[in-house]
Amino acid sequence: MPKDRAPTRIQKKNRAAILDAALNVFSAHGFRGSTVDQIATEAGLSKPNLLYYFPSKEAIHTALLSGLLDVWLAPLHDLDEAGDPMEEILSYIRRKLQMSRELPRESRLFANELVQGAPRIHDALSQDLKQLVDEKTAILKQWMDEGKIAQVHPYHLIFSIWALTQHYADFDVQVRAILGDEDPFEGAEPFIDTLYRKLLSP
Amino acid sequence: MPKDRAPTRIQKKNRAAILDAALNVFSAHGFRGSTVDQIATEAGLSKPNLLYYFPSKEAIHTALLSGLLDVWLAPLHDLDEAGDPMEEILSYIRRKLQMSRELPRESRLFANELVQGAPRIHDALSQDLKQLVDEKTAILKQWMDEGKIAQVHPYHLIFSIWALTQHYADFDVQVRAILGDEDPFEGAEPFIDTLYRKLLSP
DNA sequence: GTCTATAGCCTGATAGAC
DNA sequence: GTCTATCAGGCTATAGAC
Repeated sequence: MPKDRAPTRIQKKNRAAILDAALNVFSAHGFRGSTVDQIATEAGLSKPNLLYYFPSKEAIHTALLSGLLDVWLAPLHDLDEAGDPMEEILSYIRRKLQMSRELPRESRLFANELVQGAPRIHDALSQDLKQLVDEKTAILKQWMDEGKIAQVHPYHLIFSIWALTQHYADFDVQVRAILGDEDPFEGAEPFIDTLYRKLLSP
Repeated sequence: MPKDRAPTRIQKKNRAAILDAALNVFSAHGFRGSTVDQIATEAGLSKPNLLYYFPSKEAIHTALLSGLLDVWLAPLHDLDEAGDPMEEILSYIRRKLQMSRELPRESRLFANELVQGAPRIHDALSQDLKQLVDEKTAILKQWMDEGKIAQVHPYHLIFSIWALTQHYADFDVQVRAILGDEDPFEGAEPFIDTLYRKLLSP
């Protein structure tokens, strides 16, 4: 592993290349289905050279997950108590859907991990994620009590947004098998927008 | 592999035990993450004995997937043109949600496969599944044209039902990390019911 | 920092006795 | 039909030269 100094340009570049390659490979084949060799080749390095930058396959995976968790939760983090309730929620949904469109690899990385019981990020879920969700559902509840949006179960409201938006990245093959050439997101955006307007209108 | 005769009671029992064990293991770890040894142990057999019943790990997986596809699509298959539109759709949704509750392993088996690009069931998706969905969306469209339910994109309506219901099985860990001791399905059923009533009311 | 070579483990599948 | 023993291949990770 590189010494504990400020990384050189080459070190930065290689680390970034490794993480990008790892994102490609892990998101497509899962942790166990990916090999260090695949990642190294895709990053343009030899296998031992890759293991010079990260001590193990596991370490690459962990670095990826924890590095991307913040990115993944940013849209919810930005939900603003001071904004207009309906517009805040709808724009949160748009941001999530946009992430499915632009960052499908990240979505599938987490999906792979979650489907298999989240062995590597269980703590982050029941701590960081739970805290963030609790914080934001409190805002949702307040809006409901003030009559700004309809009364629904706030946790399940969040789950539904995750499910609907991430579905298009995680199960992309299935969606495309059915839609054919039609762009999935073209139809998804107005559909989901309408759905939540109707659900949440007071 | 057993001879091409009518299977004995023991053969039936062992084949069933293997498939059940394989469902446990594959749904929890994915194809690549599962080992034949794990499956054999869970089925109460030795590894060579298991491979006496199925020629390879791949063969077990394929037998599982194709055997369960019909089960998985049955709820949609039962959507009845002659019934009351809103009630037909809502009861389809209830059946799907019930399957997530009672058959979470099956849901995760397919989820694992789909997230990784469905290498083993791609054909079934673009043929059997697509045909079934096309058939049923035609019914939905007719109901919309007759003004029985609201006009929405029929494909995305189906996707949304899959996403919302399967989310509770596939991402069970995440849901429970947030809900704590609360039963996920207790709150999910009325939430989803309300959601589609509001969305589809003409 | 990067490579070649290889150790050492795990895993899918087979051989052959019973 | 079921077992023990084992092979062959693929994998992570390390040793050691440059």
